[in-house]
Amino acid sequence: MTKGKWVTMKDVADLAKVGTITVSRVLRTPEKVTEAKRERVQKAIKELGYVPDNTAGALSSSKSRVFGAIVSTINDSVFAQTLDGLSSTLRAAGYELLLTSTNYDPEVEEDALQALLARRPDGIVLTSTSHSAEVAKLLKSVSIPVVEIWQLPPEPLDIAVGFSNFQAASDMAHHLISKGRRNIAFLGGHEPRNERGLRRREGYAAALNQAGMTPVVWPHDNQDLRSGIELGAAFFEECLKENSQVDAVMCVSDQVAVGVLCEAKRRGVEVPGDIAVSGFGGFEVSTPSGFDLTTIAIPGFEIGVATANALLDPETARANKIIDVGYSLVERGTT
Amino acid sequence: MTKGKWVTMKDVADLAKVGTITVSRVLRTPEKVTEAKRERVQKAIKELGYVPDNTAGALSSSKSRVFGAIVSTINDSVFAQTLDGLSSTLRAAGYELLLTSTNYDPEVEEDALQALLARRPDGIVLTSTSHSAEVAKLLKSVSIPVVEIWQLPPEPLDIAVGFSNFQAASDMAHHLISKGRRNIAFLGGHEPRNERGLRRREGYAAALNQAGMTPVVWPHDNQDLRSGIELGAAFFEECLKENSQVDAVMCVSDQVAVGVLCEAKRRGVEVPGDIAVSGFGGFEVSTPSGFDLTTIAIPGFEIGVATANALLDPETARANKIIDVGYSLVERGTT
DNA sequence: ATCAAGTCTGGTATCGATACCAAAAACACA
DNA sequence: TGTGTTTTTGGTATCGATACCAGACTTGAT
Repeated sequence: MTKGKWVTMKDVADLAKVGTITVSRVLRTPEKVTEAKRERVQKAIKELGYVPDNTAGALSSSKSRVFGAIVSTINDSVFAQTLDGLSSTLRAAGYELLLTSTNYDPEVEEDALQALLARRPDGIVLTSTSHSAEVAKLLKSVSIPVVEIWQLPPEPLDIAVGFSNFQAASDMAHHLISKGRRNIAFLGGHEPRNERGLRRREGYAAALNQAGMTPVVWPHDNQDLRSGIELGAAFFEECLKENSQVDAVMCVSDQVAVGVLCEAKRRGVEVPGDIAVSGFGGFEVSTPSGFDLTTIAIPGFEIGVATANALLDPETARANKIIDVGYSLVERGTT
Repeated sequence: MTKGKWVTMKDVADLAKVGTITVSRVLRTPEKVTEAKRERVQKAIKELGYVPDNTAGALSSSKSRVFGAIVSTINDSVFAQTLDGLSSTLRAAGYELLLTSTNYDPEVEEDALQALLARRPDGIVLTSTSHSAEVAKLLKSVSIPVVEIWQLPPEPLDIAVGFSNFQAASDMAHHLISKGRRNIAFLGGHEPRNERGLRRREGYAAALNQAGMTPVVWPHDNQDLRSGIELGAAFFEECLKENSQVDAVMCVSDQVAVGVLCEAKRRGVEVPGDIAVSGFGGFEVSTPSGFDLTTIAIPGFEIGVATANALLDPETARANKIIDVGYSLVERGTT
């Protein structure tokens, strides 16, 4: 194996004294080749250090064995578990994952999709469910499975794997009400491009309205750039000033809840005595060894696995169209 | 554009009444085509919704315009920023990123590398620097840039982008000593496959030895599976029992430090009064709005950008071989 | 020994782009 | 107008695999 030159299937075939197609079969469908030849070929592969060229294979078989994923962000633990489940399941099946992040920018989404389609993937995963006209047109013109994840759109483009952010938030609101809280605020979910946050906020508002309470959401301003821990810390400074009677705060994420809890400690505010706090996500930080935070636990890894299975067997997945992996409300020390 | 059938370059060429090569040139080197034809071609591309097939292009030009990355884990904020910087810089230059995680398993690393090489990437990024013989052989036989990141190996395979984990940990130890701490323990860095943690532990031990102090590292057991917040919480229960005089704890990561701080609050231990705590990473949780944690801040995003630039222009990068992005010790409230 | 049915094997065309080279067109200048 | 140079263009071969089909080889039953 000389540096800079790839060994080809022909080289292997020549060394093993077989046709190239036999080498191909040893790799893809070994059971169709006699044991003697198979071993000869495998020996030659090892000897030459042959690594097949899947690009070429993709071209002739029109199966790339690659899936594409477009996620809103990787700089966040939200999707990390899902990507883990997705990529490990796919790799076990001999597939690869091409990953792109959009940072919640719809224009980037279109570019990224174009670039992805240029690789002729066997399927696509998206974390957003509202698409520009151009994106929707591209996706519809394509005959590969498209899986939208982490949400359950009313009308999936093809297949959806996720859970109801609306319902989960509504459940949490009811939990807080059942704990005797009467002035429940919602923190976060103000970023207009983050649909999951918006749905959670809506679920909260619906639950409060149903119970005859008045929703208090903060920040009001869609342009407010703060998020995560910083937002949680700002809660006391700004939101609580406007709404001094608030006795519970539902956070759009565990991150935000951590910000609230840190600031509460700093100010000597008792949790859950003075104020109850809930998160969303079920990440490590919410565990009893961490903040002991009441939260909605999302099976992120399972979403990834289920998505991989949907991509690998789209026919079965299309029978349901919507795969609901559910969530669970974990009651801990902060409520 | 009919569902299920891809438009080819030939289709575009026919519609625009030019040769296929002209279409190719409009896409890759538009300045070499007359304006009139260029516009005709671009109109045809739009009309047909043509998406070029990069797989085919890769085959004939032997340039895949894809880079491969093998990371230890994505289920961790450690690499998320780096991946963000990497993938956004690469995408801006028209390249894609093929991502695989190994979960610190060396066998997976070999498989993943094989799978990656099968896509004939234009370069490879690795987060580990100790490789199995098989992996090293494969990497050496390949004539594409190989970038090892987040560490500075003494003998990089090709190019390295990172910082000295050893030096950073040593600096932190000296900081704690300068604050008057005399019994400094190190928490974490016991996982044998996580080299970054090992180097930090070594840097700590070297600094303490130099100052004539006795290093105390915990857990002792390489097989201890706990990590992150859970490990921080266990510190009080187990490590402090054995070493009751400890007055500072250096944590291998911000995550672990959070575990320590949570448990300290729970037990009424004063920080930094009774015990000083430091982290490593500089993630959001360490900010003043969060835990106000003294930590080593790593420019994760910049590592990604520098890595992308090294991949795109390996010749320049090879002039240095080692690109040190540095780190900074951020002193905050916990020490 | 012979034949039918099934199993293996390999030659050749093909996937969709780009490289290379030669032809055509455009241009410059005497 | 003619000649030499540069720019633009397209035809054909090629990249490295797989699909398809036809031929060779087994196998088992008669």
